[in-house]
Amino acid sequence: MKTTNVADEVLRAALELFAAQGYANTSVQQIVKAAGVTKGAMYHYFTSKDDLLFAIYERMLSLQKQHLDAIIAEGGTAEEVLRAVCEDVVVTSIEFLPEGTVFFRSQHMLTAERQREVKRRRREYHDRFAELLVRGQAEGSVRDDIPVSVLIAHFFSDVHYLSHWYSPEGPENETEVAHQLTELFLRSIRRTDD
Amino acid sequence: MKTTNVADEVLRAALELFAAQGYANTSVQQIVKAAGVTKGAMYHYFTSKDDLLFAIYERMLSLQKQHLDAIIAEGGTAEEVLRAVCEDVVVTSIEFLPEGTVFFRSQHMLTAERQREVKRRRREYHDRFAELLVRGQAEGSVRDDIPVSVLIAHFFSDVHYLSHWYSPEGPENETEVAHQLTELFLRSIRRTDD
DNA sequence: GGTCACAAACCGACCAGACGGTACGGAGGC
DNA sequence: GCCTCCGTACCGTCTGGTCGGTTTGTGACC
Repeated sequence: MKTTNVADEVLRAALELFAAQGYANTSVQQIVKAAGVTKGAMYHYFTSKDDLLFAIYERMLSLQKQHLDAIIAEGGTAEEVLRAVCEDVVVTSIEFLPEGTVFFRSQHMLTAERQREVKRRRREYHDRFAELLVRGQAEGSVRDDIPVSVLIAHFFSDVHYLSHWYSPEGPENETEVAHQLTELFLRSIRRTDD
Repeated sequence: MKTTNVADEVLRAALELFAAQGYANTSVQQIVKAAGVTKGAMYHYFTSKDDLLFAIYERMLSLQKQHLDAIIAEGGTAEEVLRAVCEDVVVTSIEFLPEGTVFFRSQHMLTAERQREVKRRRREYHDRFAELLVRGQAEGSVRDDIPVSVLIAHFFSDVHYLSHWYSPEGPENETEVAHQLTELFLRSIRRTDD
């Protein structure tokens, strides 16, 4: 299958350029040149520049949801599942750091319709995560003096911010950071009997 | 002074449009039209479109630094100062939510030189905050089993993420959210003797 | 296995228009 | 008469996207 090669190569180049210099500062000329294909070939597989961005989002969203579902399916107490989810999402986010950079930076460059689609998909993830927190509250391991919506934001903020500070050349590797951020998050949301 | 009126009106309109539809999707024409001035007037006060963005950043950076310095100057234990800083920065960030949206979303649209300037200024803020954490460790109130750089990232992530989820129409007002996020952050970094 | 028809894949010159920025001139104070 | 402030018309450039045409792959039929 040569067809996938062209499309894949274009996506790879687009991701790299979007992450390095932003969506708006990257022309399709640059992308096709970096991918080693022509404009005609690209527009044979993608309907627009915006379509490239959405394809990157699509991959990321599917991956995240897939991981979350798999971990929840393994079962366990809410606290155990929360820990596993948290560690996994940090490691995964570091592994896909360029995707994350583009994802969080360029969402507003999508068409309104596709922004809605992305929001819907992320909402699914949110809701599953919220269920976990509520279950944790019922089990007595998660504090209930702070709204769940705030706890969720507190969690996603760490994930979101990774692409702004984490460097593979830094002192900590991804597993260490995952443990540390998970520890910080779980400690903050744990119920204590004061 | 009419001169400030024109410049201020342009900045106000630019901020509103950048926050609503992004820097790249906003044309100079739109800005001057929304500000009720002409292009000639705008280019009399600003050298480029990029200059508008930087002016917004400049205001934000000055404000943040000024608040931080004032709070540190009041004195107190590291934990007390950290609490005050944390609550203030959340309230301030909510108060300047459009600025924050633009700030975190469009940094990569600045020229390389100005990006460096912004980085330098934020580094100043980072360093002051790091000093507080180190002092907290020395005083025994802040845990030292997790690198300070990770604690800092954990803090800034919440601030950063506010513009992605907080809505003035939501159930919580800014003071409540500030208390809640501060509580979560301080709990997570507090030293415990386990 | 040669030929032919047809579709999918691909090429690259070209376009319409939008954009940031400029040139130049006038108005009005000092 | 000069300088700041500002209006307007205009320009060069660059961009996303298109379109007619060519190449390549595929399968059917003799």
